[in-house]
Amino acid sequence: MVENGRDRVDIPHANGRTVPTGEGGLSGPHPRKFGHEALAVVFQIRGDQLCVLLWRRALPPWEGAWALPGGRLGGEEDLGASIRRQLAQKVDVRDLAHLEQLETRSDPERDPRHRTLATAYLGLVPADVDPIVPEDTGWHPTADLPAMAFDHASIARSGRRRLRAKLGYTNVGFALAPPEFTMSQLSGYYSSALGHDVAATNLRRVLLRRGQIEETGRSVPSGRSGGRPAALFRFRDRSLQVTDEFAVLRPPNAP
Amino acid sequence: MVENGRDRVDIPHANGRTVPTGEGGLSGPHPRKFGHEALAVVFQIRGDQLCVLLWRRALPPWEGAWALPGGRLGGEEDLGASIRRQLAQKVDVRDLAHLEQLETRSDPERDPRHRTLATAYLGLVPADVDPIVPEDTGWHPTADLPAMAFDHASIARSGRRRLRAKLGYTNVGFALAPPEFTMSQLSGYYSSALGHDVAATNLRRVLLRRGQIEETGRSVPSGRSGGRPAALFRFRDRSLQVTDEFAVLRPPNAP
DNA sequence: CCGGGTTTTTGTCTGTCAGGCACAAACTCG
DNA sequence: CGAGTTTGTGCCTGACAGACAAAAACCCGG
Repeated sequence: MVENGRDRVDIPHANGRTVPTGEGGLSGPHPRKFGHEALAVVFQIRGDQLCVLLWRRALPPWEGAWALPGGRLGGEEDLGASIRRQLAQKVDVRDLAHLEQLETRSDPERDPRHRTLATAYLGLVPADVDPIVPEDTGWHPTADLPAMAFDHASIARSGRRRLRAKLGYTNVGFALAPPEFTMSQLSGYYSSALGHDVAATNLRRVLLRRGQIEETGRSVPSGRSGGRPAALFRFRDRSLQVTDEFAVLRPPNAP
Repeated sequence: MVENGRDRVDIPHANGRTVPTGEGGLSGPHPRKFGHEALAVVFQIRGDQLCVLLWRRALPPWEGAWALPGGRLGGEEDLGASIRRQLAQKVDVRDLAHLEQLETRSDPERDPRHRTLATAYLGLVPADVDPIVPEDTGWHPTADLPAMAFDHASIARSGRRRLRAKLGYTNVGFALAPPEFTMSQLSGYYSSALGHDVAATNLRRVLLRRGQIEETGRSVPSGRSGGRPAALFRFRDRSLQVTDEFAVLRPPNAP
């Protein structure tokens, strides 16, 4: 069953080898330019739901639909600065515990008005804060997203995929959880974000062994409904750390 | 040691809550526009080295420096189509076994001529082909990259990081290896890409167990220097498949 | 055609780690 | 002080990666 070629990407091909000179693309006196915007998929765990921050558009197109926060890139800022600036109009950006670039969307039809590229970011707000947001802005459970403008729903789902994956092989949990937390709380956050149960007892051992979390020594006031007072934990690093890469990857003879 | 606030992202903050209306960013009659280009970090294993495809710039700026293939985004194409089109000037894009978006660079100073955003792609060419490339273009070992134009060296390193990570938790190997291969060959590819030894015997079991590769039934002509003839393997899927997510992630009671 | 050299393949052992379960510990409330 | 509730610990199992050793399959020279 060996076709003698390998599977090929289905792409038209420039047969005659073309000029190897210069910039290599389209040419012309003035470079072609497009609009460019930064968008953010900001998650927070509220109640037991993973929620995303959306605002309701007041103007067409997509009047009345929900949209991701963001907007046009400014002349002197890079995308990271831009998304922070724009986000500041919707939430207190000091609440953002983590922010990373997600992907860039470039479908020529994604904005009906004019050609606009969008670079999406993934932002995380810890569960213990409740940022003040404007009238038109609110948190929506990712479990059932409302009708959304442009390709924003697709971007939001992409952000959730990324978050779920990273919870497994990084310490991003620190950006969902408060500075200190009990294991039951943490397993609640993980459950909400991942969409399935996470046993607190296992989570504890795993994160401890990975060195992601540590005990603070203190325990919770032990309030409400009786039961053993829970120990308080914290994340050791509050910046992104990647867990050991997969197995075959690991250099031999490494502990 | 509980400061009562969590670590905060170091960002200036818009104190007075600002207008919640409209597009939310800069406004003006005409949207601000920038140049936008697509670049590709194309890897191939040549000899026992992981190499990246570069071309030598003939014009300033960075005259004479090596650069990643790519160029300006066209008016009707999305970034994927654009990078394929531009790449076709440097290699036969039918040789590309894999192509995925990497990241977008937006430093205002990255191109001294005019503001240009760049979206980088990661491309992979299997080891068994030797694409014809133009005069100005060639393969360079990633182990020591030459002086490169703009921020291209940084992007190339970023691409290598991504490749190495993905070799561990996906089947991207299919895009580095020929359609059929022996385990010694495959372990060679992995070693070159990862930068450290990979035992063929373990690689075999791991990839078999993960269901990534399978035996073809045939074995290699058994040529050169004696020894047992090696069995030929192939990847089951020649499209990107992600290996089981990490452990804590896995839903409970899943086999 | 027999045995040494070479390469691949199979099997075994060990150590790490995740998930499940049961029980002990710690606390509240009546 | 005991019942109820929640949290923490210990133990077992099963999956899996890495190392190593031995077997298998082939070439070649004598």
